[in-house]
Amino acid sequence: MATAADKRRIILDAAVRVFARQGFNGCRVSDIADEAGVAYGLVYHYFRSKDEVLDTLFLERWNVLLDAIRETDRQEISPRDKLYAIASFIVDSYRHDPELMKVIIVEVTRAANTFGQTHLAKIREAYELIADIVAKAQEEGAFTDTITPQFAAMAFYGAIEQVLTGWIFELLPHSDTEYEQAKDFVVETICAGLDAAAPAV
Amino acid sequence: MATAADKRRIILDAAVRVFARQGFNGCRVSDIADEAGVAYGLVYHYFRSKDEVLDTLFLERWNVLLDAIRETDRQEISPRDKLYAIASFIVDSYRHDPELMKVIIVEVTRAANTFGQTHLAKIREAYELIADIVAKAQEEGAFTDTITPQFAAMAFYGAIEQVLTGWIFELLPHSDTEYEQAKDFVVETICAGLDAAAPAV
Amino acid sequence: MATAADKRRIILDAAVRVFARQGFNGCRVSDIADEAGVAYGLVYHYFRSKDEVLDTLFLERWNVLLDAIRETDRQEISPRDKLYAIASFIVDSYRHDPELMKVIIVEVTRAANTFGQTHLAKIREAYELIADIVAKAQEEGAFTDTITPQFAAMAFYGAIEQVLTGWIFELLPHSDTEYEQAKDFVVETICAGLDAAAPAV
Amino acid sequence: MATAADKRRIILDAAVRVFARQGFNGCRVSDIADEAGVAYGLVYHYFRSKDEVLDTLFLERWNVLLDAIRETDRQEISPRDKLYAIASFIVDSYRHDPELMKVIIVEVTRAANTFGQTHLAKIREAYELIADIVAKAQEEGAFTDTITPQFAAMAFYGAIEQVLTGWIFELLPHSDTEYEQAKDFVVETICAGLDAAAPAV
DNA sequence: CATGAATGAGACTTCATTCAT
DNA sequence: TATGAATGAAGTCTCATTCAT
Repeated sequence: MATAADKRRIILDAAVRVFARQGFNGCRVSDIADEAGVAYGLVYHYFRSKDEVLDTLFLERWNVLLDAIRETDRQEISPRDKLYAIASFIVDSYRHDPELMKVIIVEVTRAANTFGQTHLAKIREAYELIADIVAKAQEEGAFTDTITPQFAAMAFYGAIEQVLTGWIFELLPHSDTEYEQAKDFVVETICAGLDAAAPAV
Repeated sequence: MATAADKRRIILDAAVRVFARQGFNGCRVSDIADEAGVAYGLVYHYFRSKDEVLDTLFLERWNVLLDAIRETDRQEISPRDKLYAIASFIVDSYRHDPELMKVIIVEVTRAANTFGQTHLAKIREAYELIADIVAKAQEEGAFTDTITPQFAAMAFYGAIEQVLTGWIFELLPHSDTEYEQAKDFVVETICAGLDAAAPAV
Repeated sequence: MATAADKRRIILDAAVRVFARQGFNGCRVSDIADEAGVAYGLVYHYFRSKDEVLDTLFLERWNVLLDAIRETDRQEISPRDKLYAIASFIVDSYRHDPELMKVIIVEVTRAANTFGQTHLAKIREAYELIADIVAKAQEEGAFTDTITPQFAAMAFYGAIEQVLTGWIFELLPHSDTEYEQAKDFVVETICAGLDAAAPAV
Repeated sequence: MATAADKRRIILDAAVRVFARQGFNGCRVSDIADEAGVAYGLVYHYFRSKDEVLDTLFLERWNVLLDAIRETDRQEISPRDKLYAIASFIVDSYRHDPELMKVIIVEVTRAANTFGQTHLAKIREAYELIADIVAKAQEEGAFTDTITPQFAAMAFYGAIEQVLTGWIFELLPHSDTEYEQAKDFVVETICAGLDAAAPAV
């Protein structure tokens, strides 16, 4: 059996659960190993450091997100539908693996520490891809240009992330309906503020 | 004179700078003492632990925010103006003391660790106050009720916080104009999605 | 009022209670001050150090004991009565101020640390005074000399101290009757082993 | 080979020497590590805390003592011989490893602090086993019942421990002869006070 | 006399990482 | 590949003592 690759995966999956439960700073490497059911020396066989485990987790998932955004942008759909597709992807990511999303949001995306700093470029990439969509829509006249694309991207992403945070910390109820509504609302909201057709407020 | 109270304040202010610069986990208590220009032990004379320093910082400021929200809600202005006042207060808080806001957002509000958990109730209080404003507006027919007040509150607060995060991590440009635009845009956006007069999208 | 001397006494008395309750190593100087109802700087006004507080407590009481033994030895009574008088004095000391005796026994007499070492000479003095009584009795033929006086003194003192320890740690029941029996038994026991009249065992 | 177990033993043995020399409170964990010739952290690999090192040392030895007493009690010998066997065991324990006995007596058995309290039950067990022997002897008429068994046990054990303390602090001379005499004298003394055949004093 | 703010050395403990097996 | 013993730097917190008021 492909034990090698398996063990690596097992460790990564265990790390997600441990990071989600105890936080990156609140857990020990041995906690990860215990959760994975392996000796903790093995973690160092597959990863250079504790940091690298989180790095790996983040990059794995974030690259999927970036790909999804790029793929979305390539499609021939309205800007609004693009934003919907992105919101949808993020919400579904949470639905599919809430612990992983919690780790990425809480430990990387929103953190001021090493990781936040290290991955700032990667994170910024996502914002910029979203901003590009908005910018293009503005050029095409689909969105008003009362606001900068960068700004719109931040608000859009922030609204989604906060809703996820609400679910993570049990501040918002979650159900399949809630998930679907979340997608609609966030897009509707942001687009309402951007829609060229809407009356100036 | 009031040396006692002064030194405590000096330590708190130094802690803000250190936490903002190095992060809560990335600094030592001695860093705070050095920054404050006091002896190591004095920090422990005024605070039971490193945690308590952050706790104090957070609660001090968060209570001011809660008061501001409550005060705003008491005023005889439109729901939209209330939200604007809140957004305004938060943005101005950042403008006035960006380091403190960075610490509160990055180390407490968005953290999954002890602090986030400890202060969840306090944090939730803010969301609920905002949700109350939305709920009342919905009852009065000023806002549509296509979305729950809780949800709207999260998106509203999340959009603002993410914009602040953008400034904090230099992902967004900042200037007085940007600050004012931010207030307008966030409110406009969220309200556009809620406005009863707007056509359903 | 003789406040000066009073405060000093108040601190010493408070120290007894605190040392008895928490142990010398387990308490802080401020605990003593709190118990005494004074600021802890005042402890340093009357005593050079925390150690000196215990030193003072020990020497005060131990000198009384030494005097009592010397006084007893000067009296024209049988060796057995002398030992009884000593046992009696020690037991009554405990009865009168159990906390002080606890401190002296547990923190000084039986301790391997600084205090035990510092006061070893003083402590030894008591053993030697008792040994002298035994030695004289042996010379006079009242006691057998099957055992060295030093040895007898240790066993005698040890038996008493252990009984006190039994009371201190609630391993033995205490009542006025018990206290009186203790005196009798210890003396009886030791003397039975020393009595010249008794048959060699 | 069995390095694991060995290192643990090496640390324990080093701890005995360090505790005997400097006292439990007077030494640092690093002193133990240095004495053992191992790294600082290894102490914490085998023991949860400094306390646990002393706990382990005490329990190891005390359980041997308890077993020895129980084994002695099972034998078909006179009560006097039982007490002699116990005294003998304790004295020989000291002769065999004076430092360990010093630690157990000075840091645990006679301490009012955490350890004394923590192990009070274990310590009491020894007293009770001895008291049982006395009680049985009294029932059988071998000993007088002028005194409670508990009391006799305390005096007996106290006499031995004080003699050991005399050796520990160099207040009594030690030699093989002294050791043997000690056993005889203590038993003789206590039994003289208890012997049913002896004339009431 | 009296206070308690201020100092700072020092102790315990944690835990990421290395390495021999 | 796998283990977990071994390392030691680093950090938090305690508390005896000093000192200005």
